[in-house]
Amino acid sequence: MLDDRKAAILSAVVQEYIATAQPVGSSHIARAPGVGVSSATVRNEMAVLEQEGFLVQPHTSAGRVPTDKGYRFFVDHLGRPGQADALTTRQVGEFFSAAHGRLEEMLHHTSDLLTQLTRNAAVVVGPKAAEVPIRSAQIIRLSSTAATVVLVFANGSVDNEVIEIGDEVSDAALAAASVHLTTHLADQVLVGAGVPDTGDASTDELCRLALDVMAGHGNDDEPAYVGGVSTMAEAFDAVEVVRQVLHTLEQQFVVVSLVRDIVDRGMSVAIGVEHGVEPLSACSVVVAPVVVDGEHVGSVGVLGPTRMNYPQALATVDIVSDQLGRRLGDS
Amino acid sequence: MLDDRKAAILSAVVQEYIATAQPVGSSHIARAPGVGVSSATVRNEMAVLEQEGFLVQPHTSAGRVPTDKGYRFFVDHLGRPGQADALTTRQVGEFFSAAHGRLEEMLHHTSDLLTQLTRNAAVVVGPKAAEVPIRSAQIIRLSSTAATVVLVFANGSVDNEVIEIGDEVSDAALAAASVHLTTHLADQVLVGAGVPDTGDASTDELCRLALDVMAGHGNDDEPAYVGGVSTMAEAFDAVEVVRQVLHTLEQQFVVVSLVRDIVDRGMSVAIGVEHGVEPLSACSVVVAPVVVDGEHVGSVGVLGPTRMNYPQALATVDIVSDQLGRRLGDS
DNA sequence: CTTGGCAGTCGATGTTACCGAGTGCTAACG
DNA sequence: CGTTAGCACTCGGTAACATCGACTGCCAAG
Repeated sequence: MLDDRKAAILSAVVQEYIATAQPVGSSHIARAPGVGVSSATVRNEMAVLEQEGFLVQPHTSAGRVPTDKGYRFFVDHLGRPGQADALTTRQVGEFFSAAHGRLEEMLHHTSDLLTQLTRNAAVVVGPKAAEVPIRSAQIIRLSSTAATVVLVFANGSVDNEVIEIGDEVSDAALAAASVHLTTHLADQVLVGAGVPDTGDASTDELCRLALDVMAGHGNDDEPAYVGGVSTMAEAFDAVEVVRQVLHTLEQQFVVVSLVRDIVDRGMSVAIGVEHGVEPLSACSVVVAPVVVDGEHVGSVGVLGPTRMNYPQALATVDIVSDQLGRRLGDS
Repeated sequence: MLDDRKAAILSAVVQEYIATAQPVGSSHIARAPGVGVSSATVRNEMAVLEQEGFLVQPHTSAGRVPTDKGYRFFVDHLGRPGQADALTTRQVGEFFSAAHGRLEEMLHHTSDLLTQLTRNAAVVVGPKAAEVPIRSAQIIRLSSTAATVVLVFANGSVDNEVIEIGDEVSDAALAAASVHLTTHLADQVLVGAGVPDTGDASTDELCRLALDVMAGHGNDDEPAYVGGVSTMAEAFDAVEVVRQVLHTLEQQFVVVSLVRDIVDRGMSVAIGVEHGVEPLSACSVVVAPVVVDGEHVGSVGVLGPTRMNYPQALATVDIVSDQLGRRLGDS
């Protein structure tokens, strides 16, 4: 699609622009290693690259800036993902060997780690509760007319939901329902789960209610952590863009479905408008699935300006998702 | 401290500045109702108010802007909290009569409500788990060497923590420990709680471990929700300030201890530097405790630029905390 | 095909002039 | 004696204008 020289020039433009955030001119590129030609030649090539949509000039007599298409070519053909550098590898290793405690906390801290390593916003999406095997189900009385259903999942996460109960429901019925639910749900996943009738109306009613409410609520609910937004905001200078991006990122579900969508499409990078969320069109997203035993149990990603350091982001996201998968696997 | 006319002028300056965000000049004030004097007189008075530290001029030949001290006088003596307007009252009422489900979700939505009503960032701090009576304690096996301790509290919140167990621990011991813990912890609070020995070494060991880990982790952990940060950010125009504020607000614990500190000091408004968090010195915080049966179980607050609408914020925070308290009380 | 050279473009930066909102001061006024 | 009209003065903000420099596109020579 592009001959070697054009590719080298595009690569140099992308890297220079990522580093400086300034439109880059032909003479800078001519000086770059790997491009052994004069600035005039570079100018000619850049004119072609512009015509083909890889570069744009913000205005006549300014340097060139990569377009989304330019970044796309760069990540597909030029910026080999490579290994994360030694420091990153070490930091990630240390982090996960020290990680402990609740799943939610670990995911939360993972997002902080990603932010710190990439200076971008980070997203960590955990396993959908509804798809993890259940270890225990209890119905606990809160007051005469309210109780809470508590599900414990095999990965250590816990979900609960409050239900209303008639005030004639006895403690014995609650206990019976808890036992019955735990017995029949153990090692099942929530989706499509059901329990047989016991014959006792009160108990069966409780079980039905508990299942209904958990199914309804846990349905598209996956634990997600978005962090480092302010860190990333520093990369933008247009105030209006910052506001738009911030506002969008505050709506967690937008980010979560954005990440899921990209992972589902089998992509690892979505650049600018590619992800289809209009207010984030100045942003790119780099994601990686978290895999345990061949199962896709979550995703990690970073979100930053389109002029982000893709090779580094890809490498970092990869190593973090890999290590997170291992960590989740051996617990 | 200030005669009536000075107070009226200060009040007018504060209100005008809150409305326009522009330095306000003597002629605007002279035109304001309640100040029946000429601009020259207003100028003389404003010069005095400036000397006494209630106003400043950004530069010679500009209008005046209130200082923190000016705002303080305003909220203490001039801006009577008043009632929330009818629309707000209605919205809050509707919100809480529709509210249902888990405590965490309700608190989260409450922070969204506050943001929407005040156009500022909102903070909602829930009850410290460690101080709510326990309804149930269970130890559930996750794998051969890991289990999770799940505490259910009377207000419907749930907390859990993962523990390591020796792989010789039997299911029976887990069940025994669960029963023992629930029996002895029911209606107790976590702080300083203990359970008697059973005589069975394995069970006692589990109970001790569970109590230790929950006490250690739940200690200064209170559920908090910070929302509407991007909405508030629109009130600032200095980019640098926005970044600083955003970065600070991302560290939840800073906000939580800030709010707690203000509530503990018995204050309801902290203006600018009063709250002592230097990066937020361009911000004021308006808080109200949430009280159930005379017990202080949480706090709500809004955080915005020092030139925020204090009367409205106070009224809104008051009505929301009141309604939230009622809602928490009757469940 | 490449390259040095050159005219031309246009944003960024700096200068100057001007306008107007706002002040402090003073003198007149009731 | 407090209040007010009037006035000279200040100074930030805006517009008009010149300058600078980093680029480009193009052309002619290598």
